[in-house]
Amino acid sequence: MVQEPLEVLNRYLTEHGMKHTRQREIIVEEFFKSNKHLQIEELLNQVKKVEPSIGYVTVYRTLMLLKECGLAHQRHFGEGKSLFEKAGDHHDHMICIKCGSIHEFEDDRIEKLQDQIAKRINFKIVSHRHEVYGCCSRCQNE
Amino acid sequence: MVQEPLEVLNRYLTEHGMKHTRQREIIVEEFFKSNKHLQIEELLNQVKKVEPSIGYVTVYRTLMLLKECGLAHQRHFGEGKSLFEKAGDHHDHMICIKCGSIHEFEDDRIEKLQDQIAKRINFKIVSHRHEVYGCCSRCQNE
DNA sequence: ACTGATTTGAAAGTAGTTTTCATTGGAGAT
DNA sequence: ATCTCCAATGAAAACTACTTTCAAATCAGT
Ligand SMILES: [Mn+2]
Ligand SMILES: [Mn+2]
Ligand SMILES: [Zn+2]
Ligand SMILES: [Zn+2]
Repeated sequence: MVQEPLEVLNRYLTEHGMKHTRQREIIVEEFFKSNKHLQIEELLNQVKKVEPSIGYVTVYRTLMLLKECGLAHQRHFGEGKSLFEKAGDHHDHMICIKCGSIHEFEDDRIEKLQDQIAKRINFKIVSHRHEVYGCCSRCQNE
Repeated sequence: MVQEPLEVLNRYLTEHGMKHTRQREIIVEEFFKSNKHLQIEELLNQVKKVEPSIGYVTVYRTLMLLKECGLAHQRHFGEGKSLFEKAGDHHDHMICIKCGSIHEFEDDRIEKLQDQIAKRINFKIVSHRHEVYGCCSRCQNE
């Protein structure tokens, strides 16, 4: 049975002597409401619609917290701002260099080949990033 | 027949009304002398042994120049400083998160699978990065 | 050597975080 | 309900890794 994100977070908070706050509640709710890859500032804008006094730093810190308890992933596509997405099944990304759209993919055959190569040099894989940059279907027709 | 890096560079310089300078000569020579993935500051240190008056910015600009003429690649592993390596056959990387050592690999089967996935969504690939992070053989025994 | 554009190096500027610190606020104890 | 204390917050400052600016120095064609 899968744990609800909020349960995981609440357990993490109590186990670490951390507090429940209105800000965290709003930020986490807005984050999980969206299904996109979000910049900190994008999430901040969402959050400010609910509570305008919340600042960038609190959103930033809450995302770090979600990362720490494994509920979010931080991605660094290209060279600009990083993006956050909720954790879920593993996948990699194809990123359109024209419009920025992101297409997720996953392929067990690639992951297996990757494991084989690692095993050959006795390398213990902890994580990987496989990012493909190019031009999406929509951006090719214009 | 393969072009010598220096020929390629010199042609690029004259074709773009750029000049041949002692600094560029030293920096390029030191860069191609090494076979590693180098930080700007590492290359700067090498260069300063030959000519201490050369500054960071000139090394930086020369590396940008080498990138522009396709003689070097810039890599962004992890989140820190970027690394530069001379251009050559395409390959991807396994990076040890303990000691920082880098193992290059290439696998046509992975590249083919990647092409297939792209074709399926009509995505035109321009470039990709496939980086595997983990623990190298040496760092596991200690 | 003269000339005019290019290069150089120090310093300043930028982007995207990340840390600091004074103040506010949550929650268990009284 | 109030106390108390430690954690959380937000504004501002600091930080990192570049990137640009600008005045002085260099290069290379007359
Ligand atoms: Mn994703
Ligand atoms: Mn390499
Ligand atoms: Zn696109
Ligand atoms: Zn290692």
